[in-house]
Amino acid sequence: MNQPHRKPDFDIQQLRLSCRECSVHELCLPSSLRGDDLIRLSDLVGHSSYDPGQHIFNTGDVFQALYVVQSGSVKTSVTTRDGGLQILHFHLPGELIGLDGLAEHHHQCTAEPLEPSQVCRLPYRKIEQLANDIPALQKQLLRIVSREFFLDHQHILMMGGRPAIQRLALFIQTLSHRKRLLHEDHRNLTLSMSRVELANYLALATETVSRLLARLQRLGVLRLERHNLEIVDMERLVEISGDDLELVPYPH
Amino acid sequence: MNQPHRKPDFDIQQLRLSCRECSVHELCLPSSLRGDDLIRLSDLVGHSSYDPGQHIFNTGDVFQALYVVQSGSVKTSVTTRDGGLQILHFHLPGELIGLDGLAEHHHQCTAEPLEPSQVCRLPYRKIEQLANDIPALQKQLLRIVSREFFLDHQHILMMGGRPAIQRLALFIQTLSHRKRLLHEDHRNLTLSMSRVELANYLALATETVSRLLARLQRLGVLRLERHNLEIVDMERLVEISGDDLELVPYPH
DNA sequence: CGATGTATTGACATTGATCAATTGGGGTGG
DNA sequence: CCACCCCAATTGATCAATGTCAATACATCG
Repeated sequence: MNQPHRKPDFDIQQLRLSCRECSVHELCLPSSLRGDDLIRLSDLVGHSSYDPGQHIFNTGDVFQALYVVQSGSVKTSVTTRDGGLQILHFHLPGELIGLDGLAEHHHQCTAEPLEPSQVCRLPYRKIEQLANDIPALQKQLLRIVSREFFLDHQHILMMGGRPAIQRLALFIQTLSHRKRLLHEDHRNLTLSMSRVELANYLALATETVSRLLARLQRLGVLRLERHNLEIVDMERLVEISGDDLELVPYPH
Repeated sequence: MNQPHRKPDFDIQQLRLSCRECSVHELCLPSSLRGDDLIRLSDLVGHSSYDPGQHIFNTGDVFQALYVVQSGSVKTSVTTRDGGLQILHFHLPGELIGLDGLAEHHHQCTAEPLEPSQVCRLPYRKIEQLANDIPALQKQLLRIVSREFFLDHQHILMMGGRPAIQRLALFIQTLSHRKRLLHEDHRNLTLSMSRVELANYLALATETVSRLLARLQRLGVLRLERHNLEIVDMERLVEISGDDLELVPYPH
């Protein structure tokens, strides 16, 4: 398991763009920062690439930084004593990872990319310093943490005693919604995770996921080949999902 | 739905005691506070009693304060558009409620006592002020928020594709563990919630919960009448639960 | 003491898990 | 470039766990 390779040089222009869509850009780009300050910013954050199999951090690791997905996707998971695994979340670009480490200075979960991914590292020490300079940032930080509860609540809601097809439909819906927040095409999704991982996340058997995806395809709700998914009939999808979920993650 | 009745006068001595076990006593009892400062403290927090049916706050309510259960127990839940309900957590004395409201200045869930309960109200404005006076408190506050992720992760883990009996066993185990943290008898629990609520929390049918409780009783693992539960064979309980859960909530 | 709601227990139905076999891709080496 | 291999995904057949429906027992409260 090799080390993540540091990107020695990167395009500030592109960074500025990608940061604009970031869920926590308040942390790195306080309104006071501009121009040359972006250089200072480049000093604050570290950008690394990770491949599947490399862990961004592991359960029990000392908490040192928060991470934001820049490109690709990352899964977080917890393991149980008996070797069981539960995936907690799939993180898309702009989404934050690592907050659960704040509590005990150790990470409570493991973060690992689903595909080659770029991740933005925000050393917590520096965030704290920055927050001391800019008091309003403290409030922001708290709000950002609080925001993460949405995700867990959605997950719990999704797992909560609904039929399998609803869970799957809900999942696809939230994925679509999150892509829309990134101003990307929300009808064409990429399921970067394996069926096994998706099944685990939804608390289903992989075979069930396969079958239900096939079913949704037969119903003309979506079209998929491999990991590319096109939502053909969004209304129907929402209908099947039970129109259940309050979709309010990461409101900008 | 009548208003919660204010306790006009209360016993500071008892308050001091109950606060000592509180999961967030760092917020109200910074080490610098002592003696007369406790009076100031009494100004900060409000103590209210709520009965079942009264809501402490509702989804969508403007976020103004955090709450800590002092006595009794409180459930938090979210509702879905189609009228579905999902219980997120049962809060015991010393546990915190309302953090999810920080993000958007509106509560994301509803909080309601399961039985007549006393709740401690921490106006957020005042917490912020206090935090300005004591910088270390800011860090504490963040850690407290982060700690709440444990609970959600536990919940997700509990729901995650395990057999019903494991979920139930895990739930009882965590309840027991939380009572122990309060230095109370952890072998005699009170299931203050109804079977319906418990089933909802575990994503099971109420009948299943009933049957499995009966089964655990037949197995000699526990003894229960109505809502009083005695754990007879803790080892067996842990064994049934799969010895799964990392029990690390609210470490003091 | 009766009424109402909650919990339990039973019979049955159904969803989704499990087991097993097959297909299909992507990568590797000849 | 093709052939093979390996892992992931799909599909099928079966079964078990748990949900659903229905009836009864139990408590609590007026």
